[in-house]
Amino acid sequence: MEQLNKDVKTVLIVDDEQAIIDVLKFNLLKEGYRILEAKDGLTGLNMALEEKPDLIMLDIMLPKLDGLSVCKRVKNTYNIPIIILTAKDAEVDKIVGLELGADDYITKPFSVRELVARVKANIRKADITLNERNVTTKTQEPQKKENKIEIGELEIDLDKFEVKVRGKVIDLTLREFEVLKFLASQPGQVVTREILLEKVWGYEYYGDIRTVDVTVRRIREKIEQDTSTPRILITKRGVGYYIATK
Amino acid sequence: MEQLNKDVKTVLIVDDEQAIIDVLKFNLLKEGYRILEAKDGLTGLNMALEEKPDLIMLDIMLPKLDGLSVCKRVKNTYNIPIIILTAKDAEVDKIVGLELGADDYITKPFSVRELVARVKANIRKADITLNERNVTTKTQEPQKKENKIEIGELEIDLDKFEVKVRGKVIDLTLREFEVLKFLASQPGQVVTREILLEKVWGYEYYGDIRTVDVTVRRIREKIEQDTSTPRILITKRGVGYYIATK
DNA sequence: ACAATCACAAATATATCAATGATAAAATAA
DNA sequence: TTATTTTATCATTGATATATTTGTGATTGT
Repeated sequence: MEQLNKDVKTVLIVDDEQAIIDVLKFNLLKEGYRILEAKDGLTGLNMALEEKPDLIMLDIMLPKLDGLSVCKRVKNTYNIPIIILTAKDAEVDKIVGLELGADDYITKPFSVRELVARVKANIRKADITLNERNVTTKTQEPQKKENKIEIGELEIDLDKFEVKVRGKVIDLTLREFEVLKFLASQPGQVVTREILLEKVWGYEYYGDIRTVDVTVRRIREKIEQDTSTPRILITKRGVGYYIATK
Repeated sequence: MEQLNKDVKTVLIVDDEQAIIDVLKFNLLKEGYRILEAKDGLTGLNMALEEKPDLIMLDIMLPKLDGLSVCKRVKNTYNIPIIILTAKDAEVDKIVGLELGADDYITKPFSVRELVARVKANIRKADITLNERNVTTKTQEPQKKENKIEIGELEIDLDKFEVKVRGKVIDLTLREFEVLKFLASQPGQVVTREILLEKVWGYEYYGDIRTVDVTVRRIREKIEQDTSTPRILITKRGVGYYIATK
């Protein structure tokens, strides 16, 4: 019972916010991990290559060298499990699309409980399937092969970042696409502007709430036949917006 | 046993009503806490970041910067326990939906006893799981169960903010929806106009009690077959209203 | 080109009041 | 006592003024 796993696992945290590092560090130390930390991408990359930690927690937004590049280069050399930290839900798709071998994603603000669990899970998995590249699986849910959302005459191809209405390809900007996608991923569910701002613009965004309205209008101009009586992207007055089911 | 916790805990109260601050202050001082106070969101935020209190009591409706933004920004940097004060029950759902990491909610008017208990509990919890983000709402399982209330021929979809009667979708305004929802959440229970005003309109609302009647009427016009003999939303003369069971 | 913000108009919801209608309680007569 | 009428109370309804929310064009910044 006493000497179970004497080898201490090392976790490298790469984040430019000291507060985040502190929280992660405190909790992972408590769990018995050794912690390395870096505040920019370049330092992080070097540390990763030199120290070969058992897991890396990697923020996307980093000075000097962005998280995605770090991820790619590390995975290029070692198969160290990497958990990506990101502020925007919408960003996750982009990362997935890039297939750069991240093993897991956590969106801020995160629960530490969940995070610690994920760290453990990923280290365990790496131990078992040692050196086997479990790249595509991720810890994500059984990501459906079919990367498409279809609701009535609306069709969203998540891989191609392409939207079709009544068979016709619609050209949306990224922001517009993300809003539409978020709404369409839960048709019928009314979503407040606040939630949209948090999920699409990111939880660190504190801009004008009307920004959502304007973006919605632009989407409507492109997908609705009659802007004044929308049939797809509907307003729930006093609450927010939703995508009509059927 | 003797030297338990000598360090004095600090509580920051952010509320624009002096009366509320006074009550909270008095009672928490009595319990041995140090009190900081702010009357608007901006001051509150700055105080929180500078003083790092052990707990924050935060009103939603605030001048300059609303409570939700303050909550978000504070949690962004420190994991200080935050108790949200809100006047409307209906508002709690919205807050929960936002997942902004508040630790607890209390609806006004609150009992001082309960409030003090909650303050203690939250500070204690923070001490134990120091720095752990116990975001109760965040660890949400994917897709909770059907968010629906069904009573006889009445059907309320809480996600879609949609009401069906005899299978037909009824278009209610937000206020109407909230009243119906409140009544339907406890079918058969007679609810006074006063309680409805407090729970739906908010305890700070001092308008005409007849407002409830009018809202009820409008609901009836939409859901009852014969307005003059309601079968769903029933009047208990001299008391209030209730939803007929079955 | 895209995104954000602002200000104002338009649409819609809400509160309030006064009049009317319904019901229960009280008073009165049989 | 019981039945009938009166009175007081409470609820419903319609009309309307007020308030809020949303849509939209213009403007600016990136």
